[in-house]
Order: sequence, then structure tokens, then C-alpha cells
Amino acid sequence: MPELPDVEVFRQYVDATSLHQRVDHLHVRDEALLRDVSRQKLVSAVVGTEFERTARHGKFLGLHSTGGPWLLLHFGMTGGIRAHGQDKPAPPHTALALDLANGLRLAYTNTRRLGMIGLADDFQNFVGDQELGPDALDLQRHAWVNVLSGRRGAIKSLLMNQEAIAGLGNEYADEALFHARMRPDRPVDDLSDDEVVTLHRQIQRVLKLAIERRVDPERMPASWLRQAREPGAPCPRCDGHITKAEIGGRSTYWCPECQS
DNA sequence: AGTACCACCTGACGGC
DNA sequence: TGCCGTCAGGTGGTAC
Repeated sequence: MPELPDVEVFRQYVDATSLHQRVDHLHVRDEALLRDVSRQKLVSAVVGTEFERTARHGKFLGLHSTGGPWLLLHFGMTGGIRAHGQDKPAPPHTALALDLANGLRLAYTNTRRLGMIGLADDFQNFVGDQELGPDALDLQRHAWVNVLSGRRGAIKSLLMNQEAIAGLGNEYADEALFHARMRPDRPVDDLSDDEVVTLHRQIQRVLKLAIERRVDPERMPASWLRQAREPGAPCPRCDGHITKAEIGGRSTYWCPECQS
């Protein structure tokens, strides 16, 4: 599922394939994903311009053309991005396709149609309007302490709350807690200073390593929880077994033997 | 502030 | 074989 590392890889992919190329055509193939913007407005904002840079905050990706607004993409659970030759058919479930001057077509796909395509005059203002918390990847230690202060409830719920910290979803929240050896149902206001520091470090480590491996399933460490998201599966770290429960309304996996 | 629930949406999968 | 319920999970809304 597209969480922060996936979206960061998408961002780098857009940088590598689609910058500084005039957008010759824009096809909206699934209007349902447009948020607060019409097909016409999108076309007039983007066609004829060139993307000059990208940005990401949490799970949102932004593409910017000089003098124009930001094109915003959110990937929901099943969104993706791919560039292919314009002579080939667009991939299945393409919701938005941009034909570029270099002959590539940048396709935003979304099988389950949860996500969004939008426009914003300013990316940072958009982030503020969405009331997103600090991005999980460049979250400084003191900002992390701020995120936690005055909070209650299960730590996993907080990790998934985009208004507290932006970028972690169900899988990476579980993964970070696994590496911090912390139970997902631990109350936030119960964590020791050391545990707070450890969790911060593990969030950073997990996100950075996933990006470095480009979230390629074949390159992801076998020692990670992601390989064992199944009740009763052997723990990748100890001789315990993975257990599953609903926490914060989401399927949550952890090892009761080595997470406390 | 937190939680619980519903809705959105499609495809995969298990049971019968 | 085919129908049906359930699950997956990010977000957004509402009620409590």
C-alpha cells in the first residue's frame, strides 16, 4: 500500500522521467478522483507547462510547473505511477495520463479508486489546510517529542494519525513498532524517554531503508515484520509467533514475545 | 482528544 | 461452477 516510502519512490520516479518536459495532453480517465477541481481547470492549469520540481509531504505528492499551481496526487491504497511510451496503451485503471514532449506518458493509476487528484496554489499551504502533521521522514527529535506531548491512546493509533505525524500507514506503523520492540497498544502517555527516542530512531531507520531499497519486495530485509503479517507466523526475530488484533480500527500484527 | 462506526471502492479469496 | 460474504486499508464524516 502506498505509504511514505512508496510515495517517495514515486516522487523520485517522476523526477527521473518527467521533469522539464512540456505537457502536450492531459487525459482525465476517472473523474471520480478529482477533488475540488474540474477536468477543464486541470487541463488549462497543466497543459503547455513543464514540471520543474516535485515535493512530498506524508503520502501526498506534488508536481510544480513554473508560474502555475501544484498538481496534487494521493494514492489511497492502490494508487501508483508509471511512465510508458505514448504508442502503447495506458495501464489498467489509469485515472490520469499526461503526454510529455519526450514521448513518455505519465500515468497515475488507481485500482480501487480511493485517492485524489487536485490542484493547489502552494504546496505548503495545502499541507497546512489538510492539517497534516510533520513529515515522518524529516521529523526532528524535538518535533517528535512535540507530537507525543499531551497525547493519550494507543501509540499505533497516533502513528497512523496524519494530523499528528504524516506518512505512516498501517504497515509501516507496525514495522516501526516491531523494530522498537514496542507493543502497538502501549498508551502514549506511558512511554519512557528512552522508548520515545528508540521509536523515533526506528521510524527513521525503517523509512530510510525502505526508500533505499525502493520498496522492492525482493530487496526488503527478511528480518522485517512485513514478511510475517499473518497470525501464527514465526517471528523474524525471536522464537515467538506473530499475533493479530484490531487496534485503531486496523489489522495490527506484532510479536508478543519480543515487543513489550 | 480519543474512539467507534460508516462510507467510499474493487479485487481476491474462502465457504458452500 | 458460481454466488456471496468478508477482507484489504487511506481518508473523511459523524456521533459520542
